Amino acid sequence: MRQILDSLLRDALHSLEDSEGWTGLAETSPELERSRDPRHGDFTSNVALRVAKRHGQKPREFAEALKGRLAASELVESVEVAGPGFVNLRLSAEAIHREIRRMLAEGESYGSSDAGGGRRVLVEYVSTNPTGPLHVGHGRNAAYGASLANLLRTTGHTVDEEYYVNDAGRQIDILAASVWLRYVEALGNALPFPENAYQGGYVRDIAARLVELEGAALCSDLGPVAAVLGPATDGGKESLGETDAANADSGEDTDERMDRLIAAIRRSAGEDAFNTVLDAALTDILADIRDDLEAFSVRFDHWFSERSLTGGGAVERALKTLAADGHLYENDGATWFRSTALGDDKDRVVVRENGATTYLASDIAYHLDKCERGYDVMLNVLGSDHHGYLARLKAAVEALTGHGERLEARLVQFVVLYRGDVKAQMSTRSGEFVTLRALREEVGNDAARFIYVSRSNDQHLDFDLELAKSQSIDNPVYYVQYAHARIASMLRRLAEDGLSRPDAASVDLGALEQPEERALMVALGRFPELVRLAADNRAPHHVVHYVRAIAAEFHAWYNAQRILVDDAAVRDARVTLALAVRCVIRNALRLVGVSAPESM
RNA sequence: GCGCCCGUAGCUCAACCGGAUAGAGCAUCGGCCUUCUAAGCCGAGGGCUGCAGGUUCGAGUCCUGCCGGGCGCGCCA
Repeated sequence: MRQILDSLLRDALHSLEDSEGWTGLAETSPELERSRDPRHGDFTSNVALRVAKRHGQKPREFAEALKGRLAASELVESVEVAGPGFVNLRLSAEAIHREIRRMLAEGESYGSSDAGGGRRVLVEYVSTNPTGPLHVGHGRNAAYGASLANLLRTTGHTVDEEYYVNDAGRQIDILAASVWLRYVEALGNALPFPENAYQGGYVRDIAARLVELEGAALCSDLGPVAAVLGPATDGGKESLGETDAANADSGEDTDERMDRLIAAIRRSAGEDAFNTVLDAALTDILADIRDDLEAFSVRFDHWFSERSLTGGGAVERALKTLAADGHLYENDGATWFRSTALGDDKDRVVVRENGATTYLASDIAYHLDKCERGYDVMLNVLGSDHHGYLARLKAAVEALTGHGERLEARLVQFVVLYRGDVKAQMSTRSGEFVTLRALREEVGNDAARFIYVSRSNDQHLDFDLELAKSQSIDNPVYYVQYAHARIASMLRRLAEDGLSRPDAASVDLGALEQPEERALMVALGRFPELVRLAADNRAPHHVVHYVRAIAAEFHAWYNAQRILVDDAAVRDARVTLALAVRCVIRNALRLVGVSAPESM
């Protein structure tokens, strides 16, 4: 429908161009928008305001001339020039009814399009370090990324969803060390547990499983480890040994000591034992993450391992590629990526003085791999705290392929949990954070996903647990789901009464004469445009706001008009409208991963 | 200090490429259930869109400068 109106307008502009000798009209995009105010018709165009002056015309005069050139169409009931020079179109009943019939004919696919032309998009999201369970912040990233992938797929993109597993590097070593210490502890050897090790209870769980599987096999001479940790503290705050408070507060010092701890464990337990611990930890945590996401209706096509890059020579190859084009140089014993030449504010180390490659080096290799897989768009969904990292990554993609623009990042702002008015504190370090799993169990998957994407991704999100949990008017999810359930219930009643559903293809919708019915039908017909808008803007929250508005219009209508009336013509028309509402609500909720229940 | 994001009703947020009188929910107040689910509906009040300039037919939206908040600025990941 939108396209037909667009071309009507464009034809009229062409016609004006020919008859008046005004050039450049066809190049102006037609600027057809949905009217906000029903008094301004259903669609409105501001072309006259934009171009009239250029041709020495007053906007209203131009608008009148344009109106005169608009070809008659069975889709348009009236054309009006209004205000400073807007051209307002009002849809005909035929146009509206046709769209309703289309909804019912297309069903699940109503709203989808081939706008993306099959372009290949890789959406990388969540990608948290597998050093612990997902928390509520990751949940937002997951909900946003999954909804975005749905939107892109629905608008004709070929989408892959990918989780980059940072299963290499220092954080993972710290995790392994943490588990090993808990393992040793479980075997009855109390050693001090450093503050900058992973404190969460899941570390003990993994250690306990290791004890079951391996017995004491992973534990040998504790001497060197104990030497690094210092004497066990009795009760109270556990801390790094041999240090006073001032030393413990110095980041470099504790970091260095952690490195010595890891080295000591590797030596005393042996490389094999250390790797067994590390693998067990990764396996457990990844299984938990995968299970958690699965239950949240978030499924990835690929789980891409960082270790597969570092172990397979991909990092060396990527660096060689950069070096070949002169993007690398040596300084202070390290190898640097000249990212400043490509927009970054400082150059970045890719190979450290000690010969180890950096996280960035892995990420460069990872993105080279993405590029080689031939994606048109690499869409990375990141926590807002990673924004400082983007410039160097963009520089890397540009250096590798000359197509830095293919990397597109979307930042998801933080989530602040509230319980009523009380802020629920989360801290990864202390292990006291709220997990996604706990959140899901408390408020349910539907409420969680709905609320997560109800705000623009670059807006901080206040997530009120009480609100999400409440089975009441307060909860926006139920409001929408309730509309769907009411329709389902009405349909059951229809069947119980032995009445058949109207045939969508032939039903006469002329009985829908109320202004609210017309408004509801027009709003439903906007769904395909809404889906495109949300996909183009990477803004799934539009879907949430839209479907809420549809639910509101439906509830109002439902309260004002009885659907199952005796008059068969009226009843058929109303049932058809209800079916159309059901179709759009279902499709919209599916996009954001929320169920559409038959009853509540 | 530099960089990115954000300041809209008492609270939480919308506002499609810059459009016409800035909209919802919550909270407050007043109404509606012998009829399809009251997890619903109808109505009322509530605004200098942080401040000051600029751009133009038109600015919550774009530009500049302030003020306020969040985050980031490792040979960490």
